[in-house]
Amino acid sequence: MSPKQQRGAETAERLLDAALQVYAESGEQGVTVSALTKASGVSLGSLYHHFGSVDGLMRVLLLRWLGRLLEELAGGVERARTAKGAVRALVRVYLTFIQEHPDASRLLHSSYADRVGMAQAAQLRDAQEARLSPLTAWVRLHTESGEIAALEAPMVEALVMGPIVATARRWLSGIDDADLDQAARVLPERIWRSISP
Amino acid sequence: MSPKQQRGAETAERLLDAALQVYAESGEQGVTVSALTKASGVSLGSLYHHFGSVDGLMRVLLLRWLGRLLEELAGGVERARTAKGAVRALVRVYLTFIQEHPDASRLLHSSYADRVGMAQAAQLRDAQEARLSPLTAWVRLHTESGEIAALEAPMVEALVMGPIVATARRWLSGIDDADLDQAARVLPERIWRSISP
DNA sequence: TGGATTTCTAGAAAACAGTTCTAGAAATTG
DNA sequence: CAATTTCTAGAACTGTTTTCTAGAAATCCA
Repeated sequence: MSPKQQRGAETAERLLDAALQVYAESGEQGVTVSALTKASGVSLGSLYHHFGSVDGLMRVLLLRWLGRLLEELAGGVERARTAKGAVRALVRVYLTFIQEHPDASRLLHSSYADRVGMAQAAQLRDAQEARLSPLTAWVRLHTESGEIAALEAPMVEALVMGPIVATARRWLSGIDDADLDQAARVLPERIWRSISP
Repeated sequence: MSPKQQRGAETAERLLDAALQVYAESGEQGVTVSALTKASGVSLGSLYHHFGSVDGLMRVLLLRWLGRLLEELAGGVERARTAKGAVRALVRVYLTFIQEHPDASRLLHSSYADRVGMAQAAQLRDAQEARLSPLTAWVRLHTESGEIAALEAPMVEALVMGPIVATARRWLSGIDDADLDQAARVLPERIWRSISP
């Protein structure tokens, strides 16, 4: 990578960092072109050169973080030895992730996520090939071995991820100081009951 | 109500209808002042007279539909005789609602919901007094009678509504033609397992 | 090496959306 | 029937996003 491209990449990077920071500080409404250029010190022209639009910038930011989350979820599932262990891993990884990256997680659960659209998210999943949707691959596997009930994959996904995401959203919205540690302890057992044969 | 006020109310109504229609057709981005005035045939001045802002208009629309959904959920729960029956009712009512009002449901699950903010939704819940959050009241009741496990209310809410909402979101996004009838049959049993003592 | 080309940066200008403002019309009230 | 209120209307203003033109810096190839 040439010095110029290097500098270009750094500029893009600085914009992405600034975007998350601005979003964290002033919410979705606060993410304006001027706020971004001011926070990053990058000019208007560069922003449009690298990302084409503000939404384009946010799309990249979003997909990057979505990628990280899926990556970690897949890793957790892969390391698990049993189906039940996988459920535990999913809960733990997800809840840990939102605690470690609350701003990015809020972004992931925000409207921008809708705007990017499922199509792109699915695309990202497919791009990860081997580690496609941690869940669907896993469901296929464990259904066959009889470890979990013979339900449609989407149903298992709803039963497993539904409560996790609901808990995460609640904590992220900060309406109460939900106890994530307790959730991490109790949820796996409860979720397991719902999908076991 | 005087004829003039009548006409005013009708104007507001026409705007609300147009807003949902525009949202359904062109998504969140498409909901602009000009699109609204054009679709409703109502003037700019009237829009601002009645709602103060575009967000204000969407807020009213959103709260109206949120109210209907909560109303129906509360009704379903109230008619149930057992805790398990209540879970069945919640699943049935929710999935029926999104099928009957897909556009409004998409709006409810969209980013506007965030923009209105939890505060307002909570406010709406409280305003319903006796029929406050269908779930929390219900949880309190059935926990005491030992019908469901002694978990924190938010946890029960996550375990019950999480899978329902996840299923709803999936169907609304139209990524696959998920079978809601099947979900309505299977989910209650599975959810029940996760929260029973 | 050195001119042509690509890539990046920069900000002025244009296009567009949301809101405010002023004014007039229609109905109600005293 | 005058005064007041409520509603409708659209022009003007403000702020935001995007496009456009131009210049600077690095790379590439004759």
